[in-house]
Amino acid sequence: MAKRTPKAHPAQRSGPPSTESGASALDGRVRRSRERVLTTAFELLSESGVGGFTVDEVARRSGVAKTTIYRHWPTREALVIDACSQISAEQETPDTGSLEGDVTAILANIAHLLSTARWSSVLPSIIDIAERDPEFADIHSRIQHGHAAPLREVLERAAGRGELATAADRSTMIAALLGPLFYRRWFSREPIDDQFIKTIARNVISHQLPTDDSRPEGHPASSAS
Amino acid sequence: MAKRTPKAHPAQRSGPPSTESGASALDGRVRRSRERVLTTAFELLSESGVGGFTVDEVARRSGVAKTTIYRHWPTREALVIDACSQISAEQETPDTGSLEGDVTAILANIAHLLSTARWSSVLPSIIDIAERDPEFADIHSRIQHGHAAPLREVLERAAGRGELATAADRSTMIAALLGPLFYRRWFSREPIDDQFIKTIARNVISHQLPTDDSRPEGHPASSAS
DNA sequence: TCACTACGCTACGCAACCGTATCGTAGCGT
DNA sequence: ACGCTACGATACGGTTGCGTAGCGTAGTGA
Repeated sequence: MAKRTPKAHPAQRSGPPSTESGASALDGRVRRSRERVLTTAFELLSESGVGGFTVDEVARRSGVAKTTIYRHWPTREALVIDACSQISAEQETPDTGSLEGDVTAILANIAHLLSTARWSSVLPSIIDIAERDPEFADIHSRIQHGHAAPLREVLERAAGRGELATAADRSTMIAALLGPLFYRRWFSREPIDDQFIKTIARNVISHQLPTDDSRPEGHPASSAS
Repeated sequence: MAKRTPKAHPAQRSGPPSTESGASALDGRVRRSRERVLTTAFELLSESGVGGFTVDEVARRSGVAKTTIYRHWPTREALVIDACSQISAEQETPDTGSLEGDVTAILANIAHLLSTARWSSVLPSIIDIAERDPEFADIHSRIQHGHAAPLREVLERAAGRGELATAADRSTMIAALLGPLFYRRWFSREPIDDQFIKTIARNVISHQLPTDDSRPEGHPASSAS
C-alpha cells in the first residue's frame, strides 16, 4: 500500500528509455516533484483538514506548478488519498515479557502519536468523510487496523501463555484500551499522562473479564430498551 | 443557549407595532421560516457533514428562499452553528439505586444515540472543525459536557453512598466508560450491543481502581520516549 | 379594510477552486 | 552535444457557493 501514486496517467507511463529495471528507474525530477508535493500536501492536510485542502494551495507552498501536480495525480481526491495513506504507518509490536508491559508500551506509543499534532488533527477529517465516502472508509479502516493490530497480537500472545482468560472478547478489550485514549484526545481534550495509561491498562488487564458469557442476566437495573 | 438566532439584523429588529410583549410576539411567518430552515439545516448537516453544508441547498430543500434565510442569519456559519446547537440536548440522569444500574442505563442511552444516525454522523465534522475553530470548539465542548455530566453525577452519588473508592479519578473513569463506546462507533465501526455495555460498565466499576497512586513504578517496559 | 412587513423570485457580482491547454525552458540520459 | 521529457508560467473555461439588490406578492395585525 506504500505506492499508490499514478494509475495510467500521462506522466512516466510512456517508455522508460530501454532498460526495464522496473520501479526505481525514475527520472530524478519526477521523484523530487512527487516528494515535495506529497510532503506539502500532508502538511497542509494536517493544518486545514481535508476540507481546507486545495491543489492550488499545495502548488503555491510546494513551489511545484499546479500543472505538474496534475501530471502525477489525476484529481484532487487522488492526491488527498495518497497523502492520507502516509498516516497508516504500521506500529511495531513490543515484547517486554509481561502482558501489562506490552500493553502499556503500546498505549504509551499511541499516546505519543496523539499528542504529536500532525496526523492526529487530520484523523477527524478522515473519519468525517469516511462516514459518507467508502474510499475514505477504507483508508480509515486501514489506519484503525494499524492501531489495533499490535494490541491484538500482544493479547494473543498472552493468551498463549495462559495470562489471559481465552474466552475474553479481544475486540472488547481493544475497545476498552484504545477508546479512552482517543476519547481524551478528541472528546474531552484532556492530556494523556502515564498515570492515565497505567490505570487504563491495569484496569482492563487485571480485571480479566472472566468469561461473562455464562451470565446472561445479573442485575435487574439495566433497562436496555 | 437555546436561542442564538439573529443578532442585530434587518429582520424583526424594527419596531414590533406597539406592545412590548418581548420575545413571543413574533410574526407567525417568521417562526415558520426559522423552524423550517433550522430543521432542514440540521437534516442536511447530518447527511453531508459541515463540509457539504450549503445555504443554497438548505434553501432548495426547505422551500425557504435564500434571501429569507439571509434575513435571519447573517452568514452561513451562523446558520451552521445554530443548527449544531440543537445537538447539545442534555441527557437526563437516571436513578436506579445501584451504581451499575445507573451507569448501564446511561451507556445504553448513549449507545442508542450513537446508532440513531442523526447527529452521530455530524459529530466528526464538528470535531474536525473544532480542531481549528474556537467557536466550534465551544460547541463541541458543550456537547461533550452534556455526555459526561450524567455519568459524573451518578459517580458522585455513588461516592456519597460509599459505593466508590473516592480516590478514584472521576475523569479517568468517565473516559474509561465513554471512550469504548465512541471507539466502536467511529473507529472500529463495530456494533454496540448490551453485552458490550455491560462488560465495559462492570469492568470499570467493579475494578474500583483502589487508589493506585501509591505505586508509581511497576514494570520497566514502558519505553515512553 | 388598510398599512406594514416578511416572503419568494430572479438576477447579479464576486471569489475560489477544479482541471486543461499551450508554449518555452531546463534537466536528464546517452 | 543532442534528443527526450518533465517542468514552470500563464491563461482559460466551467462550476459552485457566498452574500446582496430590486421588485412584486401574500400574510398579518389593527
